[in-house]
Amino acid sequence: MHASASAVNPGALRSRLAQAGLRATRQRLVILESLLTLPGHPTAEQVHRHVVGHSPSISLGTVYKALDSFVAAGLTRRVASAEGASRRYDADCTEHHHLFCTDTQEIIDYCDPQLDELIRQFFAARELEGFQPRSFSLHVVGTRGMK
Amino acid sequence: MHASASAVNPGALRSRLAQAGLRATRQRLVILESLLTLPGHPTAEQVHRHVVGHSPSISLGTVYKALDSFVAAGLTRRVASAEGASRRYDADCTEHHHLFCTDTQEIIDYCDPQLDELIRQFFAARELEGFQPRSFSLHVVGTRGMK
DNA sequence: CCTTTACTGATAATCATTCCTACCTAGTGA
DNA sequence: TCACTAGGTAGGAATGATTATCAGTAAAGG
Repeated sequence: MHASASAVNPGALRSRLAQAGLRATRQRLVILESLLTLPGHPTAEQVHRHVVGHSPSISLGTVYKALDSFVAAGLTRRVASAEGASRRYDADCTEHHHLFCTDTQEIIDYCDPQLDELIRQFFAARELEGFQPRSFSLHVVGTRGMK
Repeated sequence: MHASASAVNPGALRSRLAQAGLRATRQRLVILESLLTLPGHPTAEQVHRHVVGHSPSISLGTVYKALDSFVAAGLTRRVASAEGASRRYDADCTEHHHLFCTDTQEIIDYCDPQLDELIRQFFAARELEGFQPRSFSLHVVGTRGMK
């Protein structure tokens, strides 16, 4: 009973979908599991490639539709990216930030409660005229490698 | 002699391109001017629509290539966006942030040197393992309207 | 078990972006 | 000023990503 196993066991996936008001179809279970399993921020294409290992009959269109429904239900979010043509998805909906490496085109998750707090306090103090902030996401562009 | 006029006068545009090492063609001058003139963060399509007003013969492909060359030369940057299919461009290369309104789907520029400083100092102190940050861009999601 | 209705698979259609090729022109130096 | 040439342009075809359509299928609830 590892924590890592529990996130992707069938029961947990089912209840996630149920909570979101989505039918727990075989396809969605496999797609959601792939999204949680795959490292980084996969494209629909990458999810599909992974998914056809389990269930070869799942079509790319179904992957797109499933991902859309996950996003609409708040299970998943789309990751903003300026570089690269295709959209990327992120199963992790907790607040976190992204490091984008211009050398490798990699997007690395960056989680830092202190940073969150810093930003939240900044905006609480600042009182933007006519804008009510709800969530923050910092995009850091840079390169991997020693300082 | 407004400051706003000087940014889009032919001479200024020419020297911008020259500094970037790009030839100052008629097409690029018009495209760069449109990019500076258009509000928000236009797509290539939107720039093209604006540009054909002046010079109807400029093709969409030329707009794409000009924008690519501007980005490569650092005159322009691509704006990260999770929503919407097409890429957006921003003529303003100074560091700034974006407020995204979930009601109106609007992207509002937000410039704040104090915030920049806060983030820069945070990362200077933090010393990310194996990542060298170069620039920061904060994406704030929220809604317009009174607090 | 039956019904309802949302979901799926296959394919076509659409939209954004890039590629290709022949022509053109800005910048350079004689 | 003139001609040279590397780089830029127009236009259309090609590619890639995403969405729409629709007949068939299978979850969820009674």
